[in-house]
Amino acid sequence: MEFQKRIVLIEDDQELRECYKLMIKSVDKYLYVNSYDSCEEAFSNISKDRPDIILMDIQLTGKISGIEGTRFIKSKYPHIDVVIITVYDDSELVFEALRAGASGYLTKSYNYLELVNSLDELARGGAPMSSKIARMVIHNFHSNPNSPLSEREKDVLRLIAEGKSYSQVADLLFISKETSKTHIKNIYSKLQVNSKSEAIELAKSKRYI
Amino acid sequence: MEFQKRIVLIEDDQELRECYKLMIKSVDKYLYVNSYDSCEEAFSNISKDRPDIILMDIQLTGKISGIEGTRFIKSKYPHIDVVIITVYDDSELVFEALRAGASGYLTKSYNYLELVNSLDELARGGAPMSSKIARMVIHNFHSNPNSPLSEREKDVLRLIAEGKSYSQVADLLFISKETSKTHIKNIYSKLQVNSKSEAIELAKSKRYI
DNA sequence: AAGTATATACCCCAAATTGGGGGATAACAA
DNA sequence: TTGTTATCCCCCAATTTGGGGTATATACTT
Repeated sequence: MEFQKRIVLIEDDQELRECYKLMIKSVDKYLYVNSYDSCEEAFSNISKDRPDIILMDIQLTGKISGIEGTRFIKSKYPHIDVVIITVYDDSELVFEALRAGASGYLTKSYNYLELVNSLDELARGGAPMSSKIARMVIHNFHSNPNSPLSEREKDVLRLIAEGKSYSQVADLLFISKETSKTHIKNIYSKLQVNSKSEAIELAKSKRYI
Repeated sequence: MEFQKRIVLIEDDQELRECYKLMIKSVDKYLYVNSYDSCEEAFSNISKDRPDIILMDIQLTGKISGIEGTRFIKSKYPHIDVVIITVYDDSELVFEALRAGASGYLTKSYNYLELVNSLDELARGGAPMSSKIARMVIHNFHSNPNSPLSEREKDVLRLIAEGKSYSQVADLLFISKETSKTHIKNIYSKLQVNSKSEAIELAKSKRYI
């Protein structure tokens, strides 16, 4: 049937693969096409398989990780939706996967309804995520309320983090270049660093800005 | 009942307010506390109302916008979950609201199940979002496939955008300082800019990196 | 009243960075 | 063969950076 969404699985756990296969096969609007142990195998069959959706494990035994695989797929076939399935919910992994182009991020589950709902949400143009992942993604936008920096210092550091120079910061905040320098000196001493990039790195990792 | 989540509404549409009020009142685990036309009013009663959740309209008639209101609430009462309800899904508004500290973002609907599901998801530690919003948030992580920059140039520019200097970029990419300079010169000529901050601004706005 | 934090501004100085100019090699693709 | 990419080198002037000071005014806390 033409309207069916073609699904390919990249997952090296035999049991989970069978499980997903059965779930997908039981729904008319999705077509189970194939499954592979590794990205390498999947990629060599991609033109034949013509998937609309790839369900991708993030930790694979092959040489190419799920994240690298996602990056590759999205660069060559941007129309394919990649949904990550994983047991890990380490924040850096999640964000890397999303940056690599993943359209959704599910924690592994053998629950039939959950998977089908996620595929439906994808079809509606959504981005299926488990609750915990959604929270992490949203948290990524929030800033830390315990920042040692004053509001003005945050203003300055945000601009520095955008690549602005002392004088550009000064112009944008309507203060003198010397004042922006003073702010930066104070930021450095509060954060115990002594360069722009260290300050940005620390402030970003602790979400001070 | 002590386990009930206390909900306050900030919404200036009379009809929608009544509608939400009824929906919340019909579920035992949520307690409708109060509703207000404006952030100003809501804030002056916040100590009395002690909300766990605030449903906040984003376009309000009062002087304080929903986004400013969210920022204020999260700075004073970080434990309160703010969920935005809106008809707008302009991407900048969404991201601003999330950065301001919103825990969820719903497009207005009079659908009972949708609202209750969202509140439940919030209680489970999730971040309720309508499909379209989830897609936008995820898209925010993706990079533009039509970037004129080569992969290596993107690597360089990403590091520059993190505040790294020419020499730091060189060290991190195991190339000489001169090479990183050459890459940057090429980036500038491709993007038609002639400074770090212009390059970062353009590349970010077009999601080249 | 004294102390602390914040925001503003100025001075000096040496070292590093930046942006622009040039040229070069090698690999690979169209 | 021309174009793109990735790598490296030299030169140079202007700007930026980071560190050292000092100073004033406001505001909040104790």
